[in-house]
Amino acid sequence: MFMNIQDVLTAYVKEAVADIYGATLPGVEFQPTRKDFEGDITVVIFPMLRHVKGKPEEIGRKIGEYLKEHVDEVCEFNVIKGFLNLLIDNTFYLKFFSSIRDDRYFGYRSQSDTDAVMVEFSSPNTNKPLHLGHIRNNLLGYSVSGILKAAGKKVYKTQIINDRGIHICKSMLAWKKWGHGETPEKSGLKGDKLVGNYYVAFDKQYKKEIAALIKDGTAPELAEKEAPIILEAQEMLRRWEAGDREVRDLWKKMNGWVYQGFDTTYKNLGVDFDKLYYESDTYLLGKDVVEDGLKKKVFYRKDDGSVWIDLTDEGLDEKIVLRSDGTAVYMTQDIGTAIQRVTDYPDIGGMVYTVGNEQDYHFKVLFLILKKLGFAWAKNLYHLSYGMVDLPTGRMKSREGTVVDADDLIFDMTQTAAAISRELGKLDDYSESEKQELYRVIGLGALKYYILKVDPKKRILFDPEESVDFQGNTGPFIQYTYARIQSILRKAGTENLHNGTSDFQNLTDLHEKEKELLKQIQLFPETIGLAADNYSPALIANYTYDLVKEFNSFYQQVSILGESDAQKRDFRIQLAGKVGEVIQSAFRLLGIEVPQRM
RNA sequence: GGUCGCGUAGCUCAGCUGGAUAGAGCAUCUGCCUUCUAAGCAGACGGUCACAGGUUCGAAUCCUGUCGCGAUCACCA
Repeated sequence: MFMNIQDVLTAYVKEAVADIYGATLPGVEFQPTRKDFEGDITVVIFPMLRHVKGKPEEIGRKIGEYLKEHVDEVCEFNVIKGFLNLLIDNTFYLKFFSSIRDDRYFGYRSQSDTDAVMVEFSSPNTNKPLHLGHIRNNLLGYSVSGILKAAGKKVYKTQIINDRGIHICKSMLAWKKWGHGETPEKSGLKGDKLVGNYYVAFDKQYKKEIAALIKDGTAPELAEKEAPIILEAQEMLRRWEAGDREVRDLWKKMNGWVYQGFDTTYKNLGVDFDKLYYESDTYLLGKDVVEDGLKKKVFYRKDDGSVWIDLTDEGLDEKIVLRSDGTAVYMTQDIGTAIQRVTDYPDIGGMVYTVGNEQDYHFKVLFLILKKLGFAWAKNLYHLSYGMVDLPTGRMKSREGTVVDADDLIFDMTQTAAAISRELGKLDDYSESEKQELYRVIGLGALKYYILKVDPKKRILFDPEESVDFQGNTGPFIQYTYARIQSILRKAGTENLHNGTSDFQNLTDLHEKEKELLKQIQLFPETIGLAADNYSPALIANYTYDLVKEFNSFYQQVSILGESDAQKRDFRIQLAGKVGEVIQSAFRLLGIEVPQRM
């Protein structure tokens, strides 16, 4: 198995310090050598000053001399201020390359954890279609699932569908009133769109009624509560809860339409789930846990019968967990659902909730409660909180019709990809269906990369113009590099490659660009680890971009297929192939496909 | 008002556990297609890392305060 250069050097640096100064170091700090200086890896001397007395320059020089003498991999060194720059022998990088050459899953850790983690994302309401905000949610959750898997975890992808409540009753009521039996089949509309239309229709009527009431002298707050149509919707919700046959049938029918629509969107987006939870099954959960918590004195009951938890010691407020009439609130459900999941999947040791940052407070409280209730897995809960997606015109508001619909967006991106590709005209021999498939891969790649490359917790400014840019730090640019690599591999043919005998040990004169590439490849495993620790696909995205830039620079400056030395040529082809594999691996973690040509 | 998050080039963003002269892309400008795909490469221009203190050999990064933007503070979900 390949050993990281840092691990190798750490031991030797410690040894050197012990030998020269008789001191023990707790650790050694490394960083890649800056491009302006000679060297490959740098040992930072400053932190040692606590354990070793002397001038940093002198300590650096002494350690450098020791390393040069005792360590094969270190062939030269220089010291600038407190930085010991080490030049690593080419054979080390070549050895590294032969060790990973045949490993198609280089960088991925095999499943080592016995604890599984459940990742929740998407979790839409069933009253309207998915929009841009859901897209960010889905991409983040799906990608983080992949990253955790690559980091060695067992992962269950899940979502809880908010299929009941006043919102769906609004759509149902509007459909009943004005639908005339419209169905997706009759109208040709996607099911979620159709239901969404009735939600909008409801809201329109609702607003009209509020306005009329206010005009007649009703106070605005009261008008919102007393508009006839909202009362009717609430009555419908009561009937739903009572199990009324007619309401339940309509509910099933309309939710069915929505699910069909969602399935299409999920499929287009390339996400999937291992397990679905429905709020209609779980909304009553959690009440017995509250009773249990009362006994444990985690909760307390007020005079009116409502149940609360006091979190003022933790700097939070008091929070209600059960209404005075004994019904569950949002928090109650979430407590119950979490426990239900661990019951369903006993190997779960933690959970990740992909939910927007407007619910930061809610999850802080939820996790605290679960901890106080004494669940072992409660310490491994993570709220994957992400910022809103804003448009240049401001915030998306469904009421004002400024939402960007998920299906429309995917369609637009595909169209743009098609337009740009046609203009470049490199695919004349492709069939129409092959072209369509390619446009889809590119358009979706652009969209996904644009969203995933930014730090989850930051808000995104979604500029439709910029998101379709295919130059610079974008998905299509990286896909393009991948496609060029595939072209090289095709032209090289496969017969002479991968004979497995060559370890390239006598290629001592590594080109600077080859070395830089190998260094960048080397970083892939730790990048995955970092991304998993931080739940951040952005780290993977930006790593991949750096790798691609490094490759392009290499590609432009050295000849690959035109190289006359057969072994060198073979090496470069295989190096390019490896870069392609790493790009593919990295993009798989982002849920982005990669094209053979473009 | 309390709490949480964010503030880096004209714009969009990187910057890992504090390390050397803060990096990319877009935009503007200059070169490079008769060789492996120019959706590319090489370069120029562009910065008081919001502001003020503090911690230390060393701060965009850690701490405190101020300002700006956003979210959140329901017997809603």
